[in-house]
Amino acid sequence: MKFTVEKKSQNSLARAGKIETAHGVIETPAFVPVATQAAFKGVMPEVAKAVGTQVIFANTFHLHLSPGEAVVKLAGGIHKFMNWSGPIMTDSGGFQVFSLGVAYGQGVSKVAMTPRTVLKRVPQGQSLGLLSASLVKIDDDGVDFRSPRDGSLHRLTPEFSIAIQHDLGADIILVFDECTTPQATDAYQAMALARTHAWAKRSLAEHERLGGDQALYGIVQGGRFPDLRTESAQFMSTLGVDGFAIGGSFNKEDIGVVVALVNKQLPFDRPRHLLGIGEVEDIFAGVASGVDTFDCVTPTRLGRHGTVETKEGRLHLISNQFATDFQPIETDCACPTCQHYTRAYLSHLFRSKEMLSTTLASTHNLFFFNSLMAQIRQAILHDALDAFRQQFLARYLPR
RNA sequence: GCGUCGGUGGCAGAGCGGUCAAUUGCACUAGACUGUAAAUCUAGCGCCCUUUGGGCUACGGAGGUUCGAAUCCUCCCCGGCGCA
Repeated sequence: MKFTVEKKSQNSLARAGKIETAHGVIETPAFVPVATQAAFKGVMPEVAKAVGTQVIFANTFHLHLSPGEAVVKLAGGIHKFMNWSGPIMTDSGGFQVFSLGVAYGQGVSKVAMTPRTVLKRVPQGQSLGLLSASLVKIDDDGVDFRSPRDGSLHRLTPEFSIAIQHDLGADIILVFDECTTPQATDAYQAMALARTHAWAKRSLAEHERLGGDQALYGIVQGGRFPDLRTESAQFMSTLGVDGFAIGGSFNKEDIGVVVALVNKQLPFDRPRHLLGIGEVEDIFAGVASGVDTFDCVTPTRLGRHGTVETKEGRLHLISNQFATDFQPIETDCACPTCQHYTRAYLSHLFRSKEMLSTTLASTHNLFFFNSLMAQIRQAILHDALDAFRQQFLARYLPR
C-alpha cells in the first residue's frame, strides 16, 4: 500500500490524497461502505461500484463465524469470494467487543446520544454499566464471544484476529482492539486503552510473523478523553503500522475536536480512517479534522429501514406523505434509483415489504455518500472546503 | 321453513358476570438507526379532560335480569353449515 497526499487544506487539517493498493486506487477522502459478511445488504457489488464505491469494509468476527476464513481462503480470498475486485478493508472484531458486550440489548450507540434520547431508552432504575445480557467476556489476553447466531463460544485474541484477516485476504486490515462505550469512566477507558495498546503490539508482531503485503492499521482509542486520545495517538505513531484508524466512543458534539486532536499527532504521511462514523455532519467534521476514509453502515441500514438521504436532509419514505409523490427521491440525483423510480413507488415497496425497497433505497444512499465524498475531495483540491461545507450543511441540516 | 353455530375496535381473532376501552397478530401513525446482534427496534393506535387520574360512548339491534353484562335471558336483524 502506498499513500500520497495530493493537497493539504490551508485552514484545516483536511487533505485530498490517494491510497494505492494491490486491488486499485482509493481517492480520498473516501466513504467505505460496510459489507459485514462479505455482502452489501441488498445491493450487488457491481451496482455498489457503479454508484461510486471505491473500497469496502468487511468483518473478521462475522466471517469467522460464517463461512469461516478457511472457506474464504479456499475460494481464493475475499475479493474473489464476493466478486469485489476493488480494495477491501477488514475490521478486526474489536467493534463486536462493544456491540455484543456492553451495548448488547441496550440500544446504546458508541456516539453518546442527546440526554433526552438516553432517558427514553434506559429502563428506569437500571444503571448503564451493570446491565446484563452481554455476550462478551474480556480479559487481558483476548475476548470470549458468544455467537449471536447460535450461542456458541468463540475466542478472539490479537494473534487470532490477525491470522483470520490474513486468510480473508483484505488489502487493509486492523489491529484487534476494544471499542468502549461512551458511558465508561475514564478509569475504565484508561485500563481498556492500555490493553488495546498491548493488543496492537501483539497484532503487529503476528502480522509481521505471517508476512504478506497487506497493510495493517493501528487503532487509536481513548474515548471522550483528550489526554487518553493523545497518549494513544502517540503510542500508535511509534508502533510502525501502515496507517491509522480512530475508533471508540465519542460525544456527538465534539467528534471533530477529538479527531483533530488525534490527527495532529499522527504522522502526516500515513492514511487515517475514522471507524464507523458516517452521518453527514460528522463526515464534514472528520474531513476537516484530517480523516481520509470513513466506513459506516448508514447508507445501507438507513436505506433498508426506509430512510433516504437527500441534499435537503433525510426522508422517511414509508411516511404517508409520499404515497402519491411521483417525483424521484431527488430530482437532480444521477443515481439509478432516481433515474427510474418515484418516492411513491418506493413508499409502496416499503409498505409491501418488498426486498426491492432495500435495494433501491440503499443504492441511492450509497450514491449519495460516495458523491458527497467526491465533492468534498474536489472542494479540498480547490481550497474551498469551508465554503462547500457551509453551503451543504445549510441546506441539509434544517431537517 | 326447521335445526345448529356464530355476529367484538380497520382486518383476523381472544375474552364468556366484576380486576375490560377490552389479550394477541396484522394494518395504520410517529420516532430511532454512526467499525451491522438490525429486511430491525421503540412508542401510539374509541372520544374528551391538565395527570400516576377522571369522564363519556362502545363488543349486530331493542328490551330485560343483576349492585354490576362484551359475557346471562327474550325478541328482532344478519351470516356459515346441515336438513327440508
